[in-house]
Formats: sequence, structure tokens, C-alpha cells
Amino acid sequence: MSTSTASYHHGDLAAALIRAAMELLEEGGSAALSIRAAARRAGVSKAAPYRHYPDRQALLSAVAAVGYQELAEHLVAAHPAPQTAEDLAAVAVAYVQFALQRPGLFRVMFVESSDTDGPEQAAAAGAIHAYLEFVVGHAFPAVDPDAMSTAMWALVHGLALLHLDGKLDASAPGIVDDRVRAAVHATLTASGPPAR
Amino acid sequence: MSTSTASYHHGDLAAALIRAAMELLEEGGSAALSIRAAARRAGVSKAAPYRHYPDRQALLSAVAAVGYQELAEHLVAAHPAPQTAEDLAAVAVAYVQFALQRPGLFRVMFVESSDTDGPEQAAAAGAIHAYLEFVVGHAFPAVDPDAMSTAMWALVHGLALLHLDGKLDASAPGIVDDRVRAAVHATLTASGPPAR
DNA sequence: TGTACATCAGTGAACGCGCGTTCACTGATGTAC
DNA sequence: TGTACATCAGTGAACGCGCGTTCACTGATGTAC
Repeated sequence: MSTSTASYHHGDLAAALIRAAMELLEEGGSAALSIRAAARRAGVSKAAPYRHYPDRQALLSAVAAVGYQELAEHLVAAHPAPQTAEDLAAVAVAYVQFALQRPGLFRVMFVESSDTDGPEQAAAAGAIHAYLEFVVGHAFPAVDPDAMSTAMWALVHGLALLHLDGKLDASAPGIVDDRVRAAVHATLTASGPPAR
Repeated sequence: MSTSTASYHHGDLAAALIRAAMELLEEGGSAALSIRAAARRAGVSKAAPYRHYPDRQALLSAVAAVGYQELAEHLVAAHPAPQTAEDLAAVAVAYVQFALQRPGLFRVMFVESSDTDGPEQAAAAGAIHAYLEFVVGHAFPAVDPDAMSTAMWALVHGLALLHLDGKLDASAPGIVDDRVRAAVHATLTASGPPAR
């Protein structure tokens, strides 16, 4: 818990606070992430964080920024250059698994922001969208690539949150993966509406 | 604000508290919904709500139950018996609009529950899924109806939350509707993955 | 190489806040006879 | 029809909580000369 040198000056409090905040998020959800709790966990006084973050929202934003970074890495790791529907499904599974494994972080990234999401947040969201557009466009040349990639993002995002919020059964790990894959395939292999 | 008879006994505090809670939700989001605030708004002492709801969570659950009812009515009103892709898109638009018009309520219904969601909540979620399955199954006989309806739900749910959380532009009302319709059509008219 | 001093990153006490919840209570209601 | 009494739905004061944030402060660091 303590750094190598137990000095008066912490050394890298800014980063330590983000780390502490992430841990709090994993343990107690976003409600558990307070400036005071982060300070406590970093072994520092209640007021110390204000040297690095002007207010609570700033800390939240910083955490979210790191989260976006990690999500991006996680997606790329699932499949660097998806070509087929299976590849795409693997990326989708990765997205949902990220949310399920780090629900607090995921919520801070996507659900807590609305009010004061800085340019970082907006850029990160744009990056995700752009990445999906690229990936979907390559793997799946649809009639309307923009609509298709938006749909894909909404699909995985919706699956993530419905599982997270207990609206879809996520009790066993395999179930979720299968459901995500099935949903992606059902979406991609639809054959058009019936005659009217 | 006051009921017809300004008596010591309220008359129907249980319902009045739900109404008050809904208003608070519209105005300040779920964070603004406290037992105390609801009591205040209903013109009653802080302790009075405990005659009707054992704790905060119980009030939240009651509010969510009403919300599910209203969402169901809203969807049916959009189209009683969807047959075509357009009909389905109309229902999808209704779902997203419900979320955008009543964000606080929508969040309580879907995002606040996880811990202690009673059987009501589970039943309501099941009802939504069943309704979608019925609707999607009739309008769109896919290979895997269950996967297709799950995908549809996740799609609209994801669209709702991405707009709600500012990840997709929702500044003008028409934009959202168009985007939802485009996403639904892109999903339903996909023509299968490219050869591999 | 040594010292004076500015700057920086912490401390700890305090402010005021709204919250959930409990408690002994009291006024209103309605029912048994 | 009238009265005694049980029950019910409120009151208001109080508990303890953790929070965000501010403030004057002090110890550590590093730089100019």
C-alpha cells in the first residue's frame, strides 16, 4: 500500500489516485468513488487530492480517460483486424466482457459523464465509433456503413448493460458469450423483411 | 400540490410519493430521488414515507414498476401489431424516445436495480423481452427468433443509452429518430457476411 | 560546495450539507357493543 | 344512535454518517548565486 519511500511528498499522487479510484470502482461501484475514499486508499489526507484534481468530476474524467484507453486495447487484443462475422463477434464478446469484468469503470466511462464530459471523453467516444466503423466497414460492406457501425455499437453496448443490470442472465460466463455471438450473427445474417 | 382535504391523514400517500418521486426524477435524475425529498414534495414529514415503504429501495422499486407499465403502453401505442420493418422501426423509435423524454425514470428502471430487484422487476423485464420476441417473431421470421429479439432489444437499449449519455448526438429530435430507424433497417436488411 | 529562499505538495481542522433511519409521540379514523 | 377503545397514519426531534470543499499551515524540494 505504501510506496517505496515513505516521504512527506508522495511522488506520484495523481496516478496513485487514479489507481485507487479504479480499485474503489471495482469493489463498490461508482457510488463508492469519492475523493475522500480515494485519498484514504492512497494513504493521504482528505485535502491532498485537490492539489491534483480541482474537483470530484475531474478525477472521474481522468479515470474514464484511462478506461477508454484500456477498452481500446482490450478490443484490439480480441482481434487486431476482424474480417469475418466470427471475428466481429469476437470483438463484440470482448466489449461485453470488458463491461462485465469492470462494471464500475464501464459505468463511469459511459453513464456518469453527461454533464461535464470534457473534450477527452468526447474524443474517446468518437474514437470508439471510428474504430467500429472501420472494423465493420471492412468486415461487412453494408448498404449504409455508418448506420451499420452505429447499430453494431448500440448492439454491444445494449448487451453489455442489459447483462450488467440483470435484465439478461449473466450468471454463467459461457452463457453471455454465446448470447453475444448469437445476437451478432442474427444481426449480420438477417435476410431482409418479409414481403408486405 | 395539496390534496382536496388538508387533513392530518393524507389519504393516499403511497401513490403521492410515487408521483413525487417521478417528478424528482424528471428534474434532477436519480440522484435527486431521496426519501426525504419525496416526503418534502408530498408535503409530509421525513418519517411519513416509512409507513408505506420499508426503505428507499422499496420506493425505487415501486417507481420502476410504474415505469415498466408506462413503457409497455408507450410501445404498444407506437404500433399495436408491427408487421413490417417500418413498423418495427416505429416501435424502436418509441423505446428510445421514452428513454430520452424520461431519462431519470428510465435509469431507475434499468440501471439502479441490480442489487435488490424484486420479482416485479424481473417479471417486467421478462415481459418486455417476451413482447419483443412476439413482435420480432411476427414481423421478422429469422433463423433464430430468440437471438433476433435479444439483438433487437439490445439494439434499442444501446441506442437509448448512448444518446442519453451523450455518446451519440441527440441535440435535435429528428436526428435521433432518423438514426434509430437507419440502425433498425441496417440490422434487418443485412445480407450476410462476405465470403471468407 | 554551501546557503537563502521561493515554490510546491502535503496536513489537519473545520464548514455545512443532505441523507437514511429510528423513536416515542399524537391526532384521526373506524369498529364493537 | 352514542360512546369506548383499538388501530392506523402521521409528527418532529434526534442519531450518526460520509461527503465536497476551504483554509491557514508546514515540511520537503530544488534552484540561484
